[in-house]
Amino acid sequence: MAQAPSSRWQRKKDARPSEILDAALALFVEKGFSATKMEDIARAAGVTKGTPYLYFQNKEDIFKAMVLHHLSSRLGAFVELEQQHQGPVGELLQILLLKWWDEVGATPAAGLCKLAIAEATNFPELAQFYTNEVISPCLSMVEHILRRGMDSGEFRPLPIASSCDALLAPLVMAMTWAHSFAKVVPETCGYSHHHSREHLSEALQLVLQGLKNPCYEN
Amino acid sequence: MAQAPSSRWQRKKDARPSEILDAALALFVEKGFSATKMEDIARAAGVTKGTPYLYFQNKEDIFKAMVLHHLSSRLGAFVELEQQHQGPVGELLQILLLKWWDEVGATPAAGLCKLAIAEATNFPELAQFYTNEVISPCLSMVEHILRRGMDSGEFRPLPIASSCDALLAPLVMAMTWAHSFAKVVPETCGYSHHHSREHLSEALQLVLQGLKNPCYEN
DNA sequence: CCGATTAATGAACTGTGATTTATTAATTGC
DNA sequence: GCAATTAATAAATCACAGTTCATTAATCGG
Repeated sequence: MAQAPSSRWQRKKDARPSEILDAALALFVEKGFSATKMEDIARAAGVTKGTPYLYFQNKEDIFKAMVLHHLSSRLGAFVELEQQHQGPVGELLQILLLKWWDEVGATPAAGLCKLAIAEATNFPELAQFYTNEVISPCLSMVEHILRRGMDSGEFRPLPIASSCDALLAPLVMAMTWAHSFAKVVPETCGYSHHHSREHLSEALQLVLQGLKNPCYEN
Repeated sequence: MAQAPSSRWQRKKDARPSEILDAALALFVEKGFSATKMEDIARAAGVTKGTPYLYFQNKEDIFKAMVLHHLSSRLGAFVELEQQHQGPVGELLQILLLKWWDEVGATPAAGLCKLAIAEATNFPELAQFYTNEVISPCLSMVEHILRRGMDSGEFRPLPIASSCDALLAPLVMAMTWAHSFAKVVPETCGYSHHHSREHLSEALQLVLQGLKNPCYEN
């Protein structure tokens, strides 16, 4: 709206890279790496075929840069929150996982989760990077919280690794689903709720509180 | 071993299709649809470029046939088991989900799960099919079991959809993980256990029994 | 055993998509 | 304003991978 409408030409050296990476994110998540054409990325970014090559070596380079660009930022605020929290760690888990949902899961960046899963075997280095940058820190934090809960008596003695799984699986699934089946299969099978915050919150609560009625006699 | 070693020629009209589909499964799961070359499928199936086209229209047709071939069979035995079971449905869930792991999750067919997630937006019809054939039946069954548990008092009142999520997410994650990160990131971050039956069993147990110590006072 | 049939081959065809590059036009500094 | 610089274009290149098809060789019926 603000620019000269006549010129299809726009010189924006600074803005281009992130525009291209944003376009790439959307397309890679939607179509996958190989099925996404360079020209589509270019067009989605409002430029032509050649332009991405001014900023990136090649398609794979764009892929890598994209993962870095959309990931490296967000990790850190969470660790701080964890250390400051007082009181029941059940609440803390609820808060942290839902914060993650709000700030990552509900944004386009959540598509990276599906993408990483889909392309892990094609890009081992990236899978390793994703593991180091995201998975490991998350697991460490959840582990630490579980220990806190066990120490305080809030939780019963737990197998750590499996408990992390049970806690994180619904979140990861929700992010993954939102960018695969949810896009395509509309109202079917209850999984349409998968993307909703409340649904995720309920699932977490369940894992935390347990399914079994404590008053039930085995 | 048993065939004439001299001839690189083998006429096997009957065996070819499923050989090709098996090869396609392995490659599609490993590389994804677009990144998998027809010639690779052919070679993996022990034939040459042209042969797959004798049995299938094109690459997409192979993809569809593969999903059908590796799926349509297994559904049914589970429903029967569910209807016959007497006693605590907690046990029943444990049995059914681990049976699913043994018969699907631990076989190459589990890769279909990752593949379906990765390609859902590229093949909406297949996503729909997968939903109808696998997801919906599974959810219905788990739903029904949860209701049985609530009716008998074994479970407390539960939000059905979220409970299904919490129960199935670890299983789905385990299958997905086994064919993505687990293939690539070796021992890191505890997720290496993801593919093991015991680990899954523990996670299920946790969801069933709950994380919170019933004796803990809030 | 011989001809007819057809499974299988692999070379050739073709379209597509990644990458290169000569050209065009903003921009920047003097 | 004007030359130098460089962002951006768009046409051309090039390799690759999906598909076709003429040829080859098992197999099957008699």
